[in-house]
Amino acid sequence: MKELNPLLHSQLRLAIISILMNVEEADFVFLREKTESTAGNLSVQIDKLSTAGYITVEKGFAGKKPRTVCRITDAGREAFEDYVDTLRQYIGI
Amino acid sequence: MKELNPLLHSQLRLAIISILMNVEEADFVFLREKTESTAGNLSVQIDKLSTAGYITVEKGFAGKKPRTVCRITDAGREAFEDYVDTLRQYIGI
DNA sequence: AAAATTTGGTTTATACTATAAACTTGTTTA
DNA sequence: TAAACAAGTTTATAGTATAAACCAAATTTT
Repeated sequence: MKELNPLLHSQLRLAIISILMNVEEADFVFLREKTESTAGNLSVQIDKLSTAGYITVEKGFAGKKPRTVCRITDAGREAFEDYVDTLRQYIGI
Repeated sequence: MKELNPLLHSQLRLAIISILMNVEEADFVFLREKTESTAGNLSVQIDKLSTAGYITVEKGFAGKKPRTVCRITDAGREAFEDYVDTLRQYIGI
């Protein structure tokens, strides 16, 4: 039984990556609302995904408000697909 | 986004339950070999699943050797199916 | 225009979890 | 009969997820 990538096997990080698999980009506020997570938790998990090279994080401004935009990378896409494949082996779907 | 049952969202416990979904019963040694886990870890996780009512644990003997047999319960089956459904919502398969 | 509130985050403290190391009890083997 | 082995369990530790507390800037209220 192959290991389930621990970086993705976490509720919030899996939610983030899943969302980013389906959109060009998503900002912090959108992710927070969609995942119903706290800002602190989201911030930490975004950091981990970014450090792993699974997403890129761009800090800028929308008018005068800060705006953090996330995008999935090729490595992230690949890791996600790998994770899903492994998961299938576990749950048999 | 629905919560992923934390009791099942754990590599080893998910492996145990997945195996038990596909066999009538499985003993401790079989589970340890199939999951390639340490006995300590397996023992702890079996306990948690049993306490949650997701599996039954029967301690007996095979000849003179102790033998612990696990089976999934209806509640376990239901929780697993629920978990998989929720997972689908995350990863979109 | 000063004070209070809101927005968009980050840092840090805490509680929980997974995991393996160490231990126990009984059995087989040399 | 002592050493090694088998089948687990208990416990210590390291890692993880999470939220509370914090910060800076902008906006709103009084």
